[in-house]
Amino acid sequence: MTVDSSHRFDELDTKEAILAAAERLFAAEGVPRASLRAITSEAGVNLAAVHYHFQSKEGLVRAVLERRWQPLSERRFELLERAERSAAGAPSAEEVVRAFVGPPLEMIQRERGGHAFARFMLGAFIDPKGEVREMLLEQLKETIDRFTDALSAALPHLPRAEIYWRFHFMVGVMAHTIALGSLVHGYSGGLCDPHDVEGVTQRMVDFVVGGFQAPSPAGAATEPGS
Amino acid sequence: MTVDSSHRFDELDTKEAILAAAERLFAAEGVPRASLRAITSEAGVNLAAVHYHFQSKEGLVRAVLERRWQPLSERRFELLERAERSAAGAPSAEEVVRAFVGPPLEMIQRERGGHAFARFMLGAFIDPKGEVREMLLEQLKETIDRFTDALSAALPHLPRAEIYWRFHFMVGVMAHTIALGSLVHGYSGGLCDPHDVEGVTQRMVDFVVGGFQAPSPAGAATEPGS
DNA sequence: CGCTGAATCAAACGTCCGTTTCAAACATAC
DNA sequence: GTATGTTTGAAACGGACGTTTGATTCAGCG
Repeated sequence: MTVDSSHRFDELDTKEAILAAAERLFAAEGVPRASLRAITSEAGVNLAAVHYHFQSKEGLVRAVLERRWQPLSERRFELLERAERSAAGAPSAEEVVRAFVGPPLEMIQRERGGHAFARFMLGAFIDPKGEVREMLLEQLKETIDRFTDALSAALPHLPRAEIYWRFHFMVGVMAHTIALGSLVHGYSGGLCDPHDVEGVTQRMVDFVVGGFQAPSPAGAATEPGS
Repeated sequence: MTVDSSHRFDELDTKEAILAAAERLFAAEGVPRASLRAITSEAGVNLAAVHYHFQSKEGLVRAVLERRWQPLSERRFELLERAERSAAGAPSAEEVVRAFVGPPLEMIQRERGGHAFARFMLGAFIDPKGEVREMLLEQLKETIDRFTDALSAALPHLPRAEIYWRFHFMVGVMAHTIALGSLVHGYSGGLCDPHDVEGVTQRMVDFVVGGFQAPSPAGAATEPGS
């Protein structure tokens, strides 16, 4: 019996219940196999509520991804800006790389079933008919710009095209590790522990920084024109 | 055993037609959206032929992947062994890395729609319910063993666990590049050309070798500072 | 020829899915 | 209280899917 927020509270409750159940089932079963009936059943809401709140199944997929993507991007920017403030001049490549690869690893450690969710998110990028991918790429654009700029400042000798390629490689390392990192334990014979998030982060950062610091292929001899 | 194989020719013909159509449609539409009706229609064969030759849709997926995976592995081993023969002692990390990341890039250049197929194959790894993944991992085991051994020989100062982690990172770079490399052209503003296979290969090799040559984190030769 | 087994075919089966519909419940504003 | 707009509920719709079935074709062979 409070102010106008009572019905909104219900709305958010239903919406959130759907989002939570959808996230879990999308990750565990894959989007095509996770039926709206299973999702609404697990959420304890009516089947039609999905179309009321999200218009369609794809709208639900989009909402689930957006909900996780936003904090991830914000956390990245936060770490990057912190490094930029604390550093005299530009932050080092290592700091920039850590600001990029750290947050996803934090996320999969914090959330239960994080690996499964990471696979689900990577799947959204891979899906050839993914209209959701467009949205993610749109949101990724700002991240790409900010981080390639920072990397360019940290590695001024690298041509811009090299920065983009190596940024792409870094994304590959990150995505593959959060999505399939748990496999390493198996095929290393138990030698590697994917649950040691700090250790994995450090290893990723070392590897990627090493890659960024590799000599430029076309050689320093030729100067990029324009 | 008769030498004559006329009926076998027909069988292979139908089988091959299904495999080719399935490969194309799986890559273009994604496995769940590629219906057996669409596949058999494109192949010009009867719907029931799929179950006759492959038992189920999943059997077809498995067969399509297996057909591409095998030559890929063989090509990798061929390049690795060539490097091992030509080198005095062990081949360098660069040669080993090139033997690993080169063949997939050759493949997507050679085949039409190679990028789409690479996405499809990566999707098979990501699929949380993928029983096909088990098969691929099984086949990957030998590749992992051979290449981690070779990398260990090229980089004897690295602990074995580091080798596994960095191998995993290399797989990430490779997978992400063959599956989503075409995106780089877009977000680099046309600066990067993903169709320049040799250039991309060289860049990947440089990056990955740089990563492998990074100092070991907890190792004896730790870098000063923090 | 007639038999045999593999291969193809058209047709159907049963199921599950995303979506829609429309009425009931609900809180709010007057 | 009545009117209004929002949210939930039960039930159904129409279609697409993987799979199965049983007949049919055809080659090889004694």
